[in-house]
Amino acid sequence: MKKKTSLKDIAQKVGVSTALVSYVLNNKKEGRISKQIAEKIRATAIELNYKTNQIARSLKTNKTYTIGLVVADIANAFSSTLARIIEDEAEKNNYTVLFGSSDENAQKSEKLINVLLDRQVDGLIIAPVEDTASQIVQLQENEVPFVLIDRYFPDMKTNYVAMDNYKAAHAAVSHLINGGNKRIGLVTFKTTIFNIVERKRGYVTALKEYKTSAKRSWIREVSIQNAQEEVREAIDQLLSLSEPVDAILFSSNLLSTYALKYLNTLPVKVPDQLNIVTIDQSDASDTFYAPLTYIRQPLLEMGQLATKILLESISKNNKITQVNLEPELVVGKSTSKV
Amino acid sequence: MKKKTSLKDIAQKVGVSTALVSYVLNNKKEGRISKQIAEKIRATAIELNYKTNQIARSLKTNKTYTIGLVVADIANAFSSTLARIIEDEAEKNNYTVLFGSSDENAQKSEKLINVLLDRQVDGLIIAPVEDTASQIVQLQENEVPFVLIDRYFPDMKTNYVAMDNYKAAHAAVSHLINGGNKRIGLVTFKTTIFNIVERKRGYVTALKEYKTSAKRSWIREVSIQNAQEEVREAIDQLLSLSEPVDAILFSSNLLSTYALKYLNTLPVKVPDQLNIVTIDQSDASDTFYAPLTYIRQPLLEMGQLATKILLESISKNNKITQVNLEPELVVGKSTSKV
DNA sequence: CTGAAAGCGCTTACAG
DNA sequence: CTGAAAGCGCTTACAG
Repeated sequence: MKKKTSLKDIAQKVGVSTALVSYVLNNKKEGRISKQIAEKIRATAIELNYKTNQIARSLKTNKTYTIGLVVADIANAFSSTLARIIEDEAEKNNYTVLFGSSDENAQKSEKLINVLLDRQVDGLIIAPVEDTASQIVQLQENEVPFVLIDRYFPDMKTNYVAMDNYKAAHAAVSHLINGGNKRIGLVTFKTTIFNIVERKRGYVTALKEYKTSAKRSWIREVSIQNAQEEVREAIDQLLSLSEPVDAILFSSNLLSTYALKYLNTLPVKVPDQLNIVTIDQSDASDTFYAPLTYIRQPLLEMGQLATKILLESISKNNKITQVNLEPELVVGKSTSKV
Repeated sequence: MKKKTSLKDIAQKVGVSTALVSYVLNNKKEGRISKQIAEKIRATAIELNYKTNQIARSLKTNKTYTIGLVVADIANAFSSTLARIIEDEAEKNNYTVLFGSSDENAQKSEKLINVLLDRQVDGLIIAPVEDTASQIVQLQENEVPFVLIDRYFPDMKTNYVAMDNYKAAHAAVSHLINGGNKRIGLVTFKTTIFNIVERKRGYVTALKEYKTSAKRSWIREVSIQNAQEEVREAIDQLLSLSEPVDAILFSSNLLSTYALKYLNTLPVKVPDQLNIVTIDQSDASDTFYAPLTYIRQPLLEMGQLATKILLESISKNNKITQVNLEPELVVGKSTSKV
């Protein structure tokens, strides 16, 4: 790369100190500098195509104006949509985003967080992975500003922004029951991550309230690593029970997408023979022949709030902000029984 | 944030110079340092939880081990999948990725590139936007290492990795014609971006070769800003011609996704009454009742090659590498006419 | 009003 | 073999 022009180059050319150049270009103590000199400095900066070296500035000011973002997988629609919202919100405040994918893997998460901290990010937005409470505690001990997003640890006092996942699943099941469904299956992940746990709790509780306590055979938990295949098996099992389910709640966008691909190969018809609801949606649930009824994730609020809370936390205050956003049920064609 | 421990802190505690600490922790000139001291330094570093300040190191070494990635929109499946591949490839080489979305907007692109350069990224991977040739020339003049991805400027001598989009569209049309289709529409973007231009050229040329020269009314170009609505209009028009088309080629994943949502509301049946091919696919084209025939983008090769070429370009050589990857036709159910 | 000087936390050529 | 010293490119408290 070509040698870049520095403050020193400008200072030499104009015949002043680098300090003065810095003051002028940063519009500081403007009053004290003669208009003439100031103009000359500005002109020379443009002429030499000067660009601030943010690395040098950061070293001095101890601020990088960089946010570290840790998502499960940037290739997943949920993560990438959130990333885009955070990018926009950060950009408004002159922040840039460094990102990384944890793959729901605690080791990767730890490595990633360390890399981001080495790079002196001013703070972190994290969708925390299973078994990473200790990593979060570390951040607290080091007083690193951070906000958890989508998931959190219920017994830890941290900033977070998430949807109320209990309510989400509860609303989904209520909708299915009100639609006349009697046997409602759940396809979810086998994990202790809080958002998923809450979704299961919402499902079980809702069924109980309607006096249709969930049968064990209605709940299928698939592994994150082998989800596609296990979703297929889960569907096969739920539909081949002696009393097959008449509806299925999928606890995530990823799961319902796999399901739809499989359902397209089966004779069963949605919604006539099977009702479907998904928590979190994507284009893939919209292009299905019976666009899915879903629980809308408030991604815009989630991303914007998380960024705002993080920036506040960076700039000063020590107060903890915890936000549980309301889920919203959006009725599609996958639950309108004939 | 808590005060972090620096080399100085370790040096003081051990009673040596910061230079020595630096040598030990970086495993440099190991031979010359007594094992005892080295061990003590290492132990103290762990004890004090030392972490390298990459900002300080970068200022000194003039390397940040950061790649700047400029995509059209990180929320789009094409961009986010590519981002994930680049992230993984970068990580293998201890690089981290700063990203930003240009929204197909030349001004945003310029601002973004400048922000990334201010942050001293070692190089850039860019999916360049319409009318940004001058920005690319700037990079060349400043000898900034960069690789264009997905799109490029055919008359500029730059690194790039892209699919051969001419061949892609040509293969798609050939497939449709061989399947017995006579009137093949094209829904594409109104833009001068090279990849899209090439797709149109491939479409037109293929039709000519089969002596079915494209009628003007078969080609619908939608604006990027208002794509969803204009895709609907385009489909309406193509299907209501006095001689309606019997097949449509969509020149991007975004366009076909909008199309599928709309087609689900229409009586026309795929593939019996209408064949469809899309260039670039996603989950959304797979969950459609007739999973689409598509031209596969070689995203893995694209992302990995782009990263490799960039890293080589950063580390030394000045040779220009230009890669046109082969498209691959994947036959789905949207073109198997009865 | 103006600018020299110190210092952010590192790395490394160089002197002893 | 060892470590002091210089310097990366900035910012800003401080002295004049």
